[in-house]
Amino acid sequence: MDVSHLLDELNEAQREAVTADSDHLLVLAGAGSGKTRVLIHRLAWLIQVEHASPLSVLAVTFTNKAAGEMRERAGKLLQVSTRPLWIGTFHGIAHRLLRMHWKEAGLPEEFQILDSEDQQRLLRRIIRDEGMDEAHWPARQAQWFINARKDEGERPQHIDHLDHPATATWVQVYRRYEEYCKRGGLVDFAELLLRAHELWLESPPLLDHYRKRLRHLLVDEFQDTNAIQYAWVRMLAGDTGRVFVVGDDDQSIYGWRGARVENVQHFVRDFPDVRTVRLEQNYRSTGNILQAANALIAHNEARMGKELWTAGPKGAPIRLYAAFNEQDEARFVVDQLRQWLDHGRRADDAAVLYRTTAQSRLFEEYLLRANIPYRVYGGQRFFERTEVKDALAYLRLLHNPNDDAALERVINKPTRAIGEKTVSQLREQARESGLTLWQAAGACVAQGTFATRAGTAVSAFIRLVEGMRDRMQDWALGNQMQGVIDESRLVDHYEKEPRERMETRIENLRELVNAADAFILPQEDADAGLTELQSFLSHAALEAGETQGESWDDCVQLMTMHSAKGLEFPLVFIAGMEDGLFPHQRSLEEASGRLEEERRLCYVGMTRAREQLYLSYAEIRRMHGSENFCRPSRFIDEMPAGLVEEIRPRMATSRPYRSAQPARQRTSSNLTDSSWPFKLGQVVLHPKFGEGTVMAFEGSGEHTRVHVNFRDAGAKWLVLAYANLQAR
DNA sequence: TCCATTGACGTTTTT
DNA sequence: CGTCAATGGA
Repeated sequence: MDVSHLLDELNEAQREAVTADSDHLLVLAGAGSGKTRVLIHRLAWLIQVEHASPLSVLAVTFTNKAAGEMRERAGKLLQVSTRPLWIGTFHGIAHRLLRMHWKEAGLPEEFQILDSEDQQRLLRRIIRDEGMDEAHWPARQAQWFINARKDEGERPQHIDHLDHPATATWVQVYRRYEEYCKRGGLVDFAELLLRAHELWLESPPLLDHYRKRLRHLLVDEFQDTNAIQYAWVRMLAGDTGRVFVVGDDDQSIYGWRGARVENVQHFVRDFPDVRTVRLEQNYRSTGNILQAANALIAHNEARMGKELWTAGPKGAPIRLYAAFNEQDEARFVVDQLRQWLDHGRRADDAAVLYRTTAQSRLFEEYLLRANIPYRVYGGQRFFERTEVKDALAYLRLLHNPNDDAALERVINKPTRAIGEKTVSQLREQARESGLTLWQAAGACVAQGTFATRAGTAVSAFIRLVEGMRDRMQDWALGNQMQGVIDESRLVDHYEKEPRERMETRIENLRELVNAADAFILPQEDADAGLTELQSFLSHAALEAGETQGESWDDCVQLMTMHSAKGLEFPLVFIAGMEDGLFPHQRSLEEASGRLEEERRLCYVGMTRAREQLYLSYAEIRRMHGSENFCRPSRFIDEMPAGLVEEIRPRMATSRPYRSAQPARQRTSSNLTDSSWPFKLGQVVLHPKFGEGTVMAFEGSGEHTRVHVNFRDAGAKWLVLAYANLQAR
């Protein structure tokens, strides 16, 4: 068979990985080394050359985006339908297994997925019900505790907590939470994985079946797997499965949410005869960028070891801008972006990366002012919006009225005279008799527990839900969605909000109906026995949708370095390179390992850049309302000085708190212009505003404008010709 | 029941 | 400083 299409475009290491005949393979794939390509070509190799059945292949990723991309690229390469292939996220595949084997997994057929917001609400509820002080026992922390335990594969009974009163309390909450979930048929994200693992643990025939069927396992981003995911893969592989994992220990940035880099080392230890292939040739960045990134990451100790190289040019040096403050930093970045655009380059080829989400604000402000289109990654997703979740909650009630999370969300939305008092009576009743809220509502009405008014209101609500359910049973999904929105009179609830807010909400509800209308039951969900409604609800939870619905043509990309993983841009800015911000203070204070993860994050950020990388830091940053003097990030010092060019002359005034550092090469190349009478950083005197520092120039000749940061009057743009500035 | 003021808090995020 | 959630008065 002609296999040239699978191998032609690959380098030697990639080829070795794709064609390896060993059972288990670890591919250590550096940033930009063609990791996804290798995974997909391997998949195609298994099917086309080794004649593995498509039904015997399972490929797992972490995000829906990666899974979708993999399926698409596999389809192109294979030129056949990818339908029989199991390609999906860990959660998606676990979900599918649980749907198919709900009985064996001990779940009700109509179980629902609890997203993290629902989970937190439910936990807050439980903590209150237990009479605990929410200030001491925040729901957020309970959520963290429970998810972390589940990620480790632990149920309450597995947790040793006798010595720790706090742990004992959280275990108690964990227990109560499990009861609630069981009664309502609710499954949170971590539970999907844990249950899927337990399913095999407890049903050997089932495990055996899947072991025989899924002989070929491929795992992407292996360094991000947590304990339960690793255990799951190991169990499925057994002694017969062949496991091909791709990852990069240097890009492990999710330790804080349970990911275990050690799994990469454990893989070599736990599986027999693992062949390790390193992909070190980089096809993305310039030599300078790679060299600096290599030097940086070399400061980490526990590494598998890898050094990126490129056959391409060295490229421009990395540029470092020492901003006066965070305003100056934003101004600088936006100025550079302006120049980039003026040179005819695309806006969406440029990205501004930062450590914390809060940093986006200033960049947005300056970009807005400069009229440069931008997109901020992250933030609320479509299926996470309040109005969307409200409408879905009604739909969930039709499907399963025992869904306490859904009921509690909408029982008084819009207000129908079921206030806090009535609801807490319901909860009380439910707790005493071990019922769901829906069952308790029925019981209370029957027993006449409520005052007449509340009783009427509650039974009206019951009739509303039952009525909708009976009538809409056979409707098409889109009609059900619309029907639920109409009959619940949900829109009434938003009418009191500001007009603009209300309009977006209504618009989103319309979009939700469209989404329901357009929804087609995927074959694999049908195979797993899901109804259209079940499938739609699961999709809403498992794939919360794009961050925003609008189109994103040609915008500058703003995002955290975490969200940037996997992406690449010709022009990259990493802002806020200051000790305390990046690496973050919290990781400096915390136990060992955290700093190394921050360094990996920096490595990830740097290796996003194809052509040009800018780093910047502010000498003074306003944070939490007060001014902080900042020390440049230690990561800057860890890059070879010769590769980093400081592009701003040092200011005339002394820099506070600037630690002694090796002198760096300094030039002022593109920032000097003979038409500028002042130097950047020079202190000048204005007749009205007083003393200030020159921060930037713009334009030339008569139109030259100068940006001066005045000591008392703040930063201002002035037309040089009229400003009447004096040098000091 | 609703809005407005007050107060606490302040990494990173997918499923 | 800015955000979000909780509280309390009307």
